[in-house]
Amino acid sequence: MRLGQLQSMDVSLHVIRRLPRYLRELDDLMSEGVRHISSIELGRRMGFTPSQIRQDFSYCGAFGVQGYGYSIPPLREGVAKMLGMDRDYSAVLIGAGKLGRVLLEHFSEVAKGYHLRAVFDSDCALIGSKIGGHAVRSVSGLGAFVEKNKIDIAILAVPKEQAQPVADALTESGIRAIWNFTNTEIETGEKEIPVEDVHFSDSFLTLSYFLAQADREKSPK
Amino acid sequence: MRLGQLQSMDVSLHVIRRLPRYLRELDDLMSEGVRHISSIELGRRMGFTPSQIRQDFSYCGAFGVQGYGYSIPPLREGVAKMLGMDRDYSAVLIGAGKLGRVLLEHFSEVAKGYHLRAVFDSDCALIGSKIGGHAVRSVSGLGAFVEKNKIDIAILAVPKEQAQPVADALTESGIRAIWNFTNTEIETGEKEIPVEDVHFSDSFLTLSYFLAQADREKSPK
DNA sequence: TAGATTGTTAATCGATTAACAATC
DNA sequence: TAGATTGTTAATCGATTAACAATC
Repeated sequence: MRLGQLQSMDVSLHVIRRLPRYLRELDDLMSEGVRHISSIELGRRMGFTPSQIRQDFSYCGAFGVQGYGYSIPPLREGVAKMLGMDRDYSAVLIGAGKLGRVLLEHFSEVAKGYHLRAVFDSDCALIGSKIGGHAVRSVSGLGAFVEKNKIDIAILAVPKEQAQPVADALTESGIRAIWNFTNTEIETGEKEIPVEDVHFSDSFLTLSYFLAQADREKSPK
Repeated sequence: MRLGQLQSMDVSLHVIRRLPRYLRELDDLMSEGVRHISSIELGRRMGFTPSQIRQDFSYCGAFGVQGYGYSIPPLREGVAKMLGMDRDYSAVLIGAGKLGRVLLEHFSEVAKGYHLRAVFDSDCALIGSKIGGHAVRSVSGLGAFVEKNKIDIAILAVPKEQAQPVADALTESGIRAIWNFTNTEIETGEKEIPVEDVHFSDSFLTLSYFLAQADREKSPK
Protein backbone atom coordinates (compact mmCIF):
# COMPACT_ATOMS: atom_id res chain seq x y z
CA MET A 1 0.00 0.00 0.00
CA ARG A 2 1.48 3.32 -1.07
CA LEU A 3 2.46 5.48 1.87
CA GLY A 4 0.00 8.23 0.93
CA GLN A 5 -2.91 5.81 1.19
CA LEU A 6 -2.12 4.53 4.66
CA GLN A 7 -4.61 5.24 7.41
CA SER A 8 -3.95 6.31 10.95
CA MET A 9 -1.25 8.85 10.37
CA ASP A 10 -0.60 10.71 13.56
CA VAL A 11 1.88 12.83 11.67
CA SER A 12 1.23 13.82 8.07
CA LEU A 13 3.32 12.27 5.30
CA HIS A 14 4.62 15.74 4.46
CA VAL A 15 6.17 16.04 7.90
CA ILE A 16 7.52 12.48 7.81
CA ARG A 17 9.27 13.06 4.49
CA ARG A 18 11.00 16.13 5.91
CA LEU A 19 12.43 14.25 8.90
CA PRO A 20 15.30 12.60 6.99
CA ARG A 21 16.27 16.00 5.60
CA TYR A 22 16.39 17.42 9.11
CA LEU A 23 18.54 14.49 10.13
CA ARG A 24 21.06 15.21 7.36
CA GLU A 25 21.14 18.89 8.16
CA LEU A 26 21.61 18.25 11.87
CA ASP A 27 24.43 15.80 11.12
CA ASP A 28 26.08 18.43 8.91
CA LEU A 29 25.79 20.96 11.72
CA MET A 30 27.29 18.48 14.18
CA SER A 31 30.27 17.86 11.94
CA GLU A 32 30.72 21.64 11.66
CA GLY A 33 30.91 21.65 15.43
CA VAL A 34 27.63 23.55 15.90
CA ARG A 35 25.72 22.41 18.99
CA HIS A 36 22.66 24.61 19.00
CA ILE A 37 20.56 26.51 16.52
CA SER A 38 17.34 28.51 16.31
CA SER A 39 14.44 27.73 14.01
CA ILE A 40 15.18 31.01 12.23
CA GLU A 41 18.77 30.07 11.42
CA LEU A 42 17.91 26.46 10.52
CA GLY A 43 15.11 27.74 8.31
CA ARG A 44 17.52 30.04 6.53
CA ARG A 45 19.89 27.12 5.87
CA MET A 46 17.20 24.74 4.65
CA GLY A 47 14.84 27.08 2.85
CA PHE A 48 11.96 26.41 5.26
CA THR A 49 9.99 28.89 7.36
CA PRO A 50 10.83 28.95 11.08
CA SER A 51 7.17 28.18 11.76
CA GLN A 52 7.33 24.97 9.80
CA ILE A 53 10.46 23.85 11.58
CA ARG A 54 8.94 24.47 15.01
CA GLN A 55 5.76 22.67 13.98
CA ASP A 56 7.72 19.69 12.65
CA PHE A 57 9.98 19.39 15.67
CA SER A 58 7.05 19.55 18.05
CA TYR A 59 6.10 16.08 16.71
CA CYS A 60 9.49 14.70 17.77
CA GLY A 61 9.08 15.77 21.36
CA ALA A 62 10.06 19.11 22.79
CA PHE A 63 13.75 19.87 22.42
CA GLY A 64 13.63 23.61 22.15
CA VAL A 65 14.33 26.15 24.84
CA GLN A 66 12.70 29.58 24.69
CA GLY A 67 15.09 32.39 24.01
CA TYR A 68 17.86 29.97 23.11
CA GLY A 69 16.82 27.59 20.34
CA TYR A 70 17.41 23.88 19.93
CA SER A 71 20.19 21.81 21.40
CA ILE A 72 21.31 19.77 18.40
CA PRO A 73 22.46 16.44 19.91
CA PRO A 74 19.18 15.51 21.65
CA LEU A 75 17.16 16.89 18.74
CA ARG A 76 19.14 14.75 16.33
CA GLU A 77 18.47 11.70 18.49
CA GLY A 78 14.78 12.57 18.73
CA VAL A 79 14.47 12.71 14.96
CA ALA A 80 16.46 9.48 14.53
CA LYS A 81 14.18 7.77 17.04
CA MET A 82 11.05 8.96 15.23
CA LEU A 83 12.51 7.33 12.12
CA GLY A 84 13.07 4.04 13.95
CA MET A 85 16.84 4.14 13.57
CA ASP A 86 17.32 2.66 17.03
CA ARG A 87 15.10 -0.37 16.47
CA ASP A 88 17.39 -2.96 14.84
CA TYR A 89 15.14 -3.74 11.91
CA SER A 90 16.12 -6.58 9.59
CA ALA A 91 15.98 -6.64 5.81
CA VAL A 92 16.37 -8.93 2.83
CA LEU A 93 17.30 -8.04 -0.72
CA ILE A 94 15.46 -9.72 -3.56
CA GLY A 95 17.18 -9.39 -6.92
CA ALA A 96 20.95 -9.61 -7.09
CA GLY A 97 21.30 -7.91 -10.47
CA LYS A 98 23.29 -4.73 -10.94
CA LEU A 99 20.78 -2.50 -9.19
CA GLY A 100 20.49 -4.96 -6.30
CA ARG A 101 24.25 -5.00 -5.86
CA VAL A 102 24.41 -1.21 -5.79
CA LEU A 103 21.70 -1.14 -3.15
CA LEU A 104 23.50 -3.82 -1.17
CA GLU A 105 26.66 -1.75 -1.20
CA HIS A 106 24.86 1.48 -0.30
CA PHE A 107 22.80 -0.26 2.36
CA SER A 108 25.50 -0.31 4.99
CA GLU A 109 26.03 3.46 4.64
CA VAL A 110 22.45 4.47 3.98
CA ALA A 111 20.98 2.25 6.62
CA LYS A 112 23.38 2.11 9.50
CA GLY A 113 21.83 0.15 12.33
CA TYR A 114 19.68 -2.00 10.05
CA HIS A 115 20.61 -5.60 9.39
CA LEU A 116 20.69 -7.17 5.96
CA ARG A 117 19.97 -10.85 6.58
CA ALA A 118 19.95 -12.47 3.13
CA VAL A 119 20.03 -11.99 -0.63
CA PHE A 120 17.67 -13.80 -3.02
CA ASP A 121 17.59 -14.25 -6.78
CA SER A 122 15.90 -16.53 -9.30
CA ASP A 123 18.91 -16.87 -11.58
CA CYS A 124 20.48 -20.32 -11.14
CA ALA A 125 23.82 -18.95 -12.30
CA LEU A 126 23.86 -16.58 -9.30
CA ILE A 127 22.44 -18.83 -6.61
CA GLY A 128 25.16 -20.01 -4.27
CA SER A 129 27.65 -17.34 -5.30
CA LYS A 130 28.65 -14.70 -2.78
CA ILE A 131 27.69 -11.07 -3.19
CA GLY A 132 28.74 -8.50 -0.62
CA GLY A 133 29.43 -11.23 1.92
CA HIS A 134 26.04 -12.89 1.40
CA ALA A 135 25.44 -16.22 -0.28
CA VAL A 136 22.71 -15.73 -2.88
CA ARG A 137 19.68 -17.92 -2.11
CA SER A 138 16.91 -19.13 -4.37
CA VAL A 139 13.71 -17.08 -4.27
CA SER A 140 11.87 -20.35 -3.79
CA GLY A 141 12.95 -20.19 -0.15
CA LEU A 142 12.07 -16.52 0.31
CA GLY A 143 8.73 -16.95 2.09
CA ALA A 144 10.03 -19.51 4.57
CA PHE A 145 13.08 -17.39 5.36
CA VAL A 146 11.08 -14.21 5.95
CA GLU A 147 8.60 -16.05 8.15
CA LYS A 148 11.19 -17.92 10.18
CA ASN A 149 13.48 -14.94 10.73
CA LYS A 150 10.72 -12.38 11.20
CA ILE A 151 12.18 -10.08 8.56
CA ASP A 152 10.87 -6.52 8.67
CA ILE A 153 11.84 -4.95 5.33
CA ALA A 154 12.10 -6.32 1.79
CA ILE A 155 14.22 -4.48 -0.75
CA LEU A 156 12.62 -5.33 -4.05
CA ALA A 157 14.97 -5.03 -7.03
CA VAL A 158 13.64 -7.67 -9.40
CA PRO A 159 12.43 -7.20 -13.00
CA LYS A 160 8.91 -5.75 -13.44
CA GLU A 161 7.38 -9.13 -14.32
CA GLN A 162 8.45 -10.70 -11.04
CA ALA A 163 7.43 -7.76 -8.88
CA GLN A 164 3.89 -8.88 -8.06
CA PRO A 165 4.57 -12.62 -7.52
CA VAL A 166 7.47 -11.82 -5.21
CA ALA A 167 5.37 -9.21 -3.41
CA ASP A 168 2.68 -11.85 -2.90
CA ALA A 169 5.18 -14.27 -1.36
CA LEU A 170 6.42 -11.51 0.91
CA THR A 171 3.04 -10.36 2.16
CA GLU A 172 1.94 -13.94 2.82
CA SER A 173 4.98 -14.62 4.95
CA GLY A 174 4.51 -11.57 7.13
CA ILE A 175 6.82 -8.92 5.72
CA ARG A 176 6.22 -5.55 7.34
CA ALA A 177 7.44 -3.06 4.71
CA ILE A 178 8.57 -3.05 1.09
CA TRP A 179 11.12 -0.75 -0.54
CA ASN A 180 10.12 -1.03 -4.17
CA PHE A 181 12.57 -0.40 -7.03
CA THR A 182 10.65 -2.25 -9.73
CA ASN A 183 9.19 0.79 -11.54
CA THR A 184 5.75 -0.74 -11.20
CA GLU A 185 2.95 -0.52 -8.66
CA ILE A 186 2.55 -3.55 -6.41
CA GLU A 187 -0.55 -4.69 -4.60
CA THR A 188 -0.36 -5.83 -0.99
CA GLY A 189 -4.00 -6.78 -0.44
CA GLU A 190 -5.84 -6.33 2.82
CA LYS A 191 -2.93 -5.88 5.17
CA GLU A 192 -1.69 -2.32 5.46
CA ILE A 193 1.88 -3.00 4.46
CA PRO A 194 3.70 0.24 3.66
CA VAL A 195 5.35 0.31 0.24
CA GLU A 196 7.85 3.03 -0.62
CA ASP A 197 8.29 3.32 -4.36
CA VAL A 198 11.53 4.50 -5.93
CA HIS A 199 10.47 4.85 -9.53
CA PHE A 200 13.46 6.13 -11.50
CA SER A 201 11.41 6.68 -14.62
CA ASP A 202 8.77 8.76 -12.80
CA SER A 203 11.49 10.84 -11.22
CA PHE A 204 13.23 11.43 -14.53
CA LEU A 205 10.04 12.40 -16.32
CA THR A 206 9.17 14.87 -13.58
CA LEU A 207 12.44 16.63 -14.27
CA SER A 208 11.83 16.44 -18.00
CA TYR A 209 8.49 18.21 -17.47
CA PHE A 210 10.28 21.30 -16.19
CA LEU A 211 12.48 21.44 -19.27
CA ALA A 212 9.48 21.09 -21.55
CA GLN A 213 7.60 23.74 -19.58
CA ALA A 214 10.51 26.18 -19.87
CA ASP A 215 10.56 25.59 -23.62
CA ARG A 216 6.80 26.02 -23.88
CA GLU A 217 7.08 29.36 -22.10
CA LYS A 218 9.90 30.46 -24.41
CA SER A 219 8.09 29.64 -27.64
CA PRO A 220 4.37 29.18 -27.07
CA LYS A 221 2.64 27.95 -30.17
CA MET B 1 16.85 24.53 -7.01
CA ARG B 2 14.54 21.87 -5.60
CA LEU B 3 11.42 21.41 -7.69
CA GLY B 4 9.12 22.47 -4.87
CA GLN B 5 10.81 25.86 -4.64
CA LEU B 6 10.53 26.75 -8.31
CA GLN B 7 8.42 29.73 -9.23
CA SER B 8 5.97 30.08 -12.10
CA MET B 9 4.29 26.75 -11.88
CA ASP B 10 1.30 26.78 -14.17
CA VAL B 11 0.53 23.29 -12.94
CA SER B 12 1.16 22.31 -9.34
CA LEU B 13 3.98 19.92 -8.52
CA HIS B 14 1.40 17.48 -7.17
CA VAL B 15 -0.21 17.22 -10.59
CA ILE B 16 3.15 17.01 -12.38
CA ARG B 17 4.28 14.11 -10.21
CA ARG B 18 1.11 12.20 -11.05
CA LEU B 19 1.64 12.52 -14.80
CA PRO B 20 4.28 9.74 -15.08
CA ARG B 21 1.95 7.44 -13.14
CA TYR B 22 -0.85 8.15 -15.58
CA LEU B 23 1.55 7.43 -18.41
CA ARG B 24 2.41 4.02 -16.97
CA GLU B 25 -1.22 3.16 -16.35
CA LEU B 26 -2.22 4.23 -19.86
CA ASP B 27 0.60 2.15 -21.35
CA ASP B 28 -0.59 -0.82 -19.31
CA LEU B 29 -4.12 -0.32 -20.61
CA MET B 30 -2.83 -0.07 -24.19
CA SER B 31 -0.95 -3.33 -23.84
CA GLU B 32 -4.14 -4.93 -22.46
CA GLY B 33 -5.82 -3.78 -25.66
CA VAL B 34 -8.05 -1.23 -23.93
CA ARG B 35 -8.61 1.89 -26.05
CA HIS B 36 -10.92 4.00 -23.96
CA ILE B 37 -11.75 4.47 -20.30
CA SER B 38 -13.82 6.71 -18.01
CA SER B 39 -12.40 8.71 -15.12
CA ILE B 40 -14.47 6.48 -12.81
CA GLU B 41 -12.86 3.26 -14.04
CA LEU B 42 -9.35 4.74 -14.20
CA GLY B 43 -9.84 6.09 -10.70
CA ARG B 44 -10.83 2.67 -9.48
CA ARG B 45 -7.69 1.15 -11.00
CA MET B 46 -5.32 3.78 -9.66
CA GLY B 47 -6.86 4.59 -6.31
CA PHE B 48 -7.65 8.19 -7.26
CA THR B 49 -10.99 9.99 -7.26
CA PRO B 50 -12.61 10.53 -10.67
CA SER B 51 -12.61 14.27 -9.91
CA GLN B 52 -8.88 14.33 -9.50
CA ILE B 53 -8.33 12.49 -12.74
CA ARG B 54 -10.54 14.87 -14.68
CA GLN B 55 -8.83 17.86 -13.07
CA ASP B 56 -5.39 16.49 -13.88
CA PHE B 57 -6.18 15.63 -17.49
CA SER B 58 -7.70 19.04 -18.10
CA TYR B 59 -4.14 20.40 -17.83
CA CYS B 60 -3.00 18.13 -20.65
CA GLY B 61 -5.57 19.47 -23.08
CA ALA B 62 -9.07 18.14 -23.52
CA PHE B 63 -9.17 14.51 -24.54
CA GLY B 64 -12.41 13.43 -22.95
CA VAL B 65 -15.79 13.06 -24.58
CA GLN B 66 -18.94 13.49 -22.52
CA GLY B 67 -20.89 10.32 -22.01
CA TYR B 68 -18.04 8.22 -23.35
CA GLY B 69 -14.82 8.86 -21.44
CA TYR B 70 -11.26 9.22 -22.66
CA SER B 71 -9.76 7.84 -25.84
CA ILE B 72 -6.50 6.37 -24.58
CA PRO B 73 -4.08 6.82 -27.50
CA PRO B 74 -4.37 10.62 -27.84
CA LEU B 75 -4.53 11.02 -24.06
CA ARG B 76 -1.35 9.01 -23.70
CA GLU B 77 0.35 11.22 -26.27
CA GLY B 78 -0.96 14.35 -24.55
CA VAL B 79 0.55 13.27 -21.23
CA ALA B 80 3.83 12.26 -22.91
CA LYS B 81 4.00 15.66 -24.59
CA MET B 82 3.40 17.47 -21.29
CA LEU B 83 6.38 15.55 -19.94
CA GLY B 84 8.55 16.62 -22.87
CA MET B 85 9.06 13.11 -24.17
CA ASP B 86 8.92 14.33 -27.76
CA ARG B 87 11.61 16.96 -27.40
CA ASP B 88 14.88 15.08 -27.95
CA TYR B 89 16.62 16.28 -24.84
CA SER B 90 20.28 15.41 -24.35
CA ALA B 91 22.00 14.22 -21.19
CA VAL B 92 25.39 13.49 -19.72
CA LEU B 93 26.28 11.14 -16.88
CA ILE B 94 28.81 12.27 -14.32
CA GLY B 95 30.17 9.47 -12.16
CA ALA B 96 30.89 6.10 -13.78
CA GLY B 97 30.89 4.11 -10.55
CA LYS B 98 28.50 1.27 -9.91
CA LEU B 99 25.45 3.47 -9.47
CA GLY B 100 26.33 5.46 -12.57
CA ARG B 101 26.60 2.28 -14.61
CA VAL B 102 23.21 1.06 -13.42
CA LEU B 103 21.68 4.40 -14.36
CA LEU B 104 23.41 4.25 -17.75
CA GLU B 105 21.92 0.85 -18.37
CA HIS B 106 18.45 1.83 -17.18
CA PHE B 107 18.59 5.11 -19.08
CA SER B 108 17.79 3.66 -22.45
CA GLU B 109 14.67 1.95 -21.08
CA VAL B 110 13.63 4.62 -18.61
CA ALA B 111 14.26 7.51 -20.93
CA LYS B 112 13.38 6.43 -24.42
CA GLY B 113 13.73 9.37 -26.75
CA TYR B 114 16.40 11.07 -24.68
CA HIS B 115 20.01 11.05 -25.83
CA LEU B 116 22.93 10.23 -23.58
CA ARG B 117 25.86 12.14 -25.08
CA ALA B 118 28.80 11.41 -22.79
CA VAL B 119 30.04 9.89 -19.55
CA PHE B 120 32.44 11.66 -17.18
CA ASP B 121 34.49 10.55 -14.19
CA SER B 122 37.43 11.82 -12.18
CA ASP B 123 39.10 8.43 -11.74
CA CYS B 124 42.16 8.18 -14.01
CA ALA B 125 41.80 4.40 -14.04
CA LEU B 126 38.39 4.73 -15.70
CA ILE B 127 39.05 7.61 -18.10
CA GLY B 128 39.38 6.32 -21.64
CA SER B 129 37.73 2.98 -20.92
CA LYS B 130 34.39 2.22 -22.53
CA ILE B 131 31.21 1.89 -20.48
CA GLY B 132 27.93 1.09 -22.17
CA GLY B 133 29.30 2.20 -25.52
CA HIS B 134 30.63 5.50 -24.17
CA ALA B 135 34.29 6.39 -23.72
CA VAL B 136 34.66 7.76 -20.19
CA ARG B 137 35.94 11.36 -20.26
CA SER B 138 37.72 13.38 -17.62
CA VAL B 139 35.47 15.69 -15.57
CA SER B 140 37.98 18.44 -16.31
CA GLY B 141 36.35 18.71 -19.73
CA LEU B 142 32.78 18.60 -18.43
CA GLY B 143 32.01 22.33 -18.58
CA ALA B 144 33.34 22.78 -22.11
CA PHE B 145 31.42 19.74 -23.35
CA VAL B 146 28.11 20.82 -21.83
CA GLU B 147 28.51 24.32 -23.21
CA LYS B 148 29.56 23.26 -26.70
CA ASN B 149 26.93 20.55 -27.09
CA LYS B 150 24.12 22.44 -25.36
CA ILE B 151 23.40 19.56 -23.01
CA ASP B 152 20.05 19.75 -21.26
CA ILE B 153 20.25 17.27 -18.39
CA ALA B 154 23.05 16.17 -16.05
CA ILE B 155 22.77 12.86 -14.25
CA LEU B 156 24.80 13.37 -11.11
CA ALA B 157 26.12 10.15 -9.60
CA VAL B 158 29.36 11.24 -7.96
CA PRO B 159 30.40 10.91 -4.30
CA LYS B 160 28.91 13.47 -1.88
CA GLU B 161 32.12 15.49 -1.68
CA GLN B 162 32.20 16.14 -5.40
CA ALA B 163 28.50 16.99 -5.71
CA GLN B 164 28.77 20.75 -5.21
CA PRO B 165 31.92 21.40 -7.27
CA VAL B 166 30.50 19.40 -10.17
CA ALA B 167 27.15 21.16 -9.84
CA ASP B 168 28.97 24.50 -9.99
CA ALA B 169 30.73 23.52 -13.21
CA LEU B 170 27.41 22.40 -14.66
CA THR B 171 25.46 25.54 -13.80
CA GLU B 172 28.22 27.78 -15.13
CA SER B 173 28.25 26.00 -18.45
CA GLY B 174 24.52 26.34 -18.99
CA ILE B 175 23.05 23.01 -17.90
CA ARG B 176 19.25 23.16 -17.79
CA ALA B 177 18.34 20.42 -15.28
CA ILE B 178 20.05 18.14 -12.77
CA TRP B 179 19.00 14.62 -11.74
CA ASN B 180 20.74 14.32 -8.40
CA PHE B 181 21.72 10.95 -6.89
CA THR B 182 24.34 12.23 -4.46
CA ASN B 183 22.25 12.01 -1.26
CA THR B 184 23.10 15.62 -0.56
CA GLU B 185 21.47 18.97 -1.35
CA ILE B 186 23.13 20.99 -4.10
CA GLU B 187 22.98 24.73 -4.63
CA THR B 188 22.44 26.15 -8.09
CA GLY B 189 22.62 29.84 -7.25
CA GLU B 190 20.60 32.52 -8.99
CA LYS B 191 19.47 30.63 -12.06
CA GLU B 192 16.32 28.60 -11.61
CA ILE B 193 17.76 25.27 -12.59
CA PRO B 194 15.44 22.44 -11.59
CA VAL B 195 17.07 19.75 -9.45
CA GLU B 196 15.31 16.44 -8.89
CA ASP B 197 16.73 14.64 -5.89
CA VAL B 198 16.75 10.86 -5.61
CA HIS B 199 17.91 10.44 -2.05
CA PHE B 200 17.97 6.71 -1.28
CA SER B 201 18.61 7.27 2.39
CA ASP B 202 15.68 9.66 2.77
CA SER B 203 13.43 7.20 1.01
CA PHE B 204 14.55 4.32 3.19
CA LEU B 205 14.12 6.25 6.42
CA THR B 206 10.61 7.29 5.41
CA LEU B 207 9.72 3.63 5.14
CA SER B 208 11.45 2.92 8.44
CA TYR B 209 9.28 5.58 10.09
CA PHE B 210 6.16 3.54 9.33
CA LEU B 211 7.64 0.44 10.96
CA ALA B 212 8.61 2.42 14.02
CA GLN B 213 5.18 4.03 14.16
CA ALA B 214 3.45 0.64 13.97
CA ASP B 215 5.64 -0.57 16.86
CA ARG B 216 4.96 2.57 18.87
CA GLU B 217 1.22 2.00 18.45
CA LYS B 218 1.57 -1.63 19.51
CA SER B 219 3.51 -0.94 22.70
CA PRO B 220 3.23 2.69 23.71
CA LYS B 221 5.48 3.49 26.61
C1' DT C 1 15.54 42.29 33.93
C1' DA C 2 15.27 42.61 28.78
C1' DG C 3 15.81 40.17 24.58
C1' DA C 4 15.14 36.17 22.17
C1' DT C 5 12.87 32.26 20.72
C1' DT C 6 9.88 28.45 21.63
C1' DG C 7 5.26 25.72 21.31
C1' DT C 8 0.77 26.24 19.98
C1' DT C 9 -3.45 28.37 18.45
C1' DA C 10 -5.63 31.02 14.75
C1' DA C 11 -5.49 32.66 9.90
C1' DT C 12 -4.27 31.82 5.34
C1' DC C 13 -3.27 29.43 1.49
C1' DG C 14 -3.51 25.63 -1.70
C1' DA C 15 -5.03 21.00 -3.11
C1' DT C 16 -8.63 17.69 -3.36
C1' DT C 17 -13.35 16.50 -3.73
C1' DA C 18 -18.17 17.34 -4.80
C1' DA C 19 -21.60 19.16 -7.64
C1' DC C 20 -23.67 20.22 -11.87
C1' DA C 21 -24.51 22.33 -16.36
C1' DA C 22 -23.01 21.04 -20.89
C1' DT C 23 -23.19 17.65 -24.31
C1' DC C 24 -21.84 13.37 -26.73
C1' DT D 1 -34.07 10.72 -26.91
C1' DA D 2 -32.11 9.00 -22.45
C1' DG D 3 -28.04 7.72 -20.10
C1' DA D 4 -23.45 8.58 -19.20
C1' DT D 5 -19.58 11.21 -18.38
C1' DT D 6 -16.92 15.24 -19.18
C1' DG D 7 -14.83 20.03 -17.86
C1' DT D 8 -15.21 23.42 -14.59
C1' DT D 9 -16.88 26.06 -10.73
C1' DA D 10 -17.87 25.92 -5.78
C1' DA D 11 -17.18 23.63 -1.28
C1' DT D 12 -14.29 21.18 1.68
C1' DC D 13 -10.37 19.58 3.57
C1' DG D 14 -5.61 19.75 4.96
C1' DA D 15 -1.01 21.92 5.17
C1' DT D 16 1.67 26.00 5.79
C1' DT D 17 2.37 30.40 7.77
C1' DA D 18 1.59 34.08 11.05
C1' DA D 19 0.82 35.62 15.53
C1' DC D 20 1.54 35.68 20.30
C1' DA D 21 1.52 34.24 25.14
C1' DA D 22 4.82 31.68 27.78
C1' DT D 23 9.30 31.58 29.46
C1' DC D 24 14.35 30.70 29.35
